[in-house]
Amino acid sequence: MITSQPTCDKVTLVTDDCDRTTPAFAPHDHRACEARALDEAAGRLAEQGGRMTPVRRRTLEILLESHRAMGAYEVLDRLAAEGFGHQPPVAYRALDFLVEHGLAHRLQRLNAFAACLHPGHDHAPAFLICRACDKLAELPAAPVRTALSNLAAETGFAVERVTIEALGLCPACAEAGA
Amino acid sequence: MITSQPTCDKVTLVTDDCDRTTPAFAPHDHRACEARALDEAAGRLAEQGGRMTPVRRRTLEILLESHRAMGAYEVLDRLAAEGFGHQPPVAYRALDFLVEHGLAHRLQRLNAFAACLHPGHDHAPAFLICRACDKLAELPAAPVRTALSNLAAETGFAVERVTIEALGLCPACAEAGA
DNA sequence: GTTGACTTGTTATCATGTAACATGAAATGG
DNA sequence: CCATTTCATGTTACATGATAACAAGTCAAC
Ligand SMILES: [Zn+2]
Ligand SMILES: [Zn+2]
Ligand SMILES: [Zn+2]
Ligand SMILES: [Zn+2]
Repeated sequence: MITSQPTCDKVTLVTDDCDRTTPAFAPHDHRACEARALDEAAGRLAEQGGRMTPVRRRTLEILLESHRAMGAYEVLDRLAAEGFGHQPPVAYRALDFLVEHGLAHRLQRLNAFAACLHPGHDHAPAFLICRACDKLAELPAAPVRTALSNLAAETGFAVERVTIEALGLCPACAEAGA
Repeated sequence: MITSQPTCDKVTLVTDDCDRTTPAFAPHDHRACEARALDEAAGRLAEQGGRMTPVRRRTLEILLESHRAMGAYEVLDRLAAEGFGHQPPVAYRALDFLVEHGLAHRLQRLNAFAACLHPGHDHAPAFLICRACDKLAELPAAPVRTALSNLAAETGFAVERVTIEALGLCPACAEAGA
């Protein structure tokens, strides 16, 4: 059980294809996206001492196939079809492991999971969820989080974890709808 | 089906017992809390044309008994014990109605519902959830929401609804724990 | 090579949420 | 006042999401 709290929201304006302003919504080289995430994930796990087993790797790969959140049972179906176990705990354990180690996120609003797109460092982003195409983007949420913590502090409440999930329209769908 | 979006986060520094800075966490005259919420709820419904039926009223009263979020089945048990229907849709319909009309909120993180404490005007607050005592407070979230919308706008994403839920320790529990 | 920690798989069960349909109350309109 | 229509309430049955508890296999360390 990993107990580290998400703390870092550094806005790393890296220069590779997938991590610019609108990673998920803009067209991009998604193969690179996947590859980099897997790579960073491996590094992250090495630091933390977690073991990247077949089920876990495959689960992460499945999540990485699209910029969408997937339900646990959807993941399970995929795993089962590929020869892994057929029972819910198989999926939930793999998913929980990925979340605990910062390689995936849980979307509270959707009861679903999504791969983290830059697991290289600990972070707790806000999520933008397109209600039309279901795509999902992470947004560095440090400013937002700080604003909330300050507000809460005025009431004496000590914020530990924050869930920020926004529903709306991605650029593509907004244009299509208009 | 009500389609109005939550738009107002006015910080009304009213002078009655229950609506100060820490309505839920601080000791207060909770009878007044309930009474005022029910009263405002009635007014709100009148404006919107909704009907406050027995199940709906009772559901709201049950939610108002405490500053906690309740699961739909917990509410259902109470309703059933009082002679209302025994099946899930009974609770879900009443709860959905209350949420759609701004008289209750849904807590995504908890899969649970809570009465709105000041349903007098349309609002979409942030929530502070104490992990020790389960109590819950609403926080005017306009600044936070604005910060997020601005961030999102940079990526071309049009935010429509935002879920902000913070987990942490309320003043009382923080003191007790220390 | 045996111990001990961890991983994977199972069965069974619980929790949460909806679809679809039948009945009943209430507003609407002649 | 009654007919029409709309909305509310109740039901059964099912879908989806999540976990507890146990058995067996894997792997590193000593
Ligand atoms: Zn990508
Ligand atoms: Zn979209
Ligand atoms: Zn109160
Ligand atoms: Zn508390």
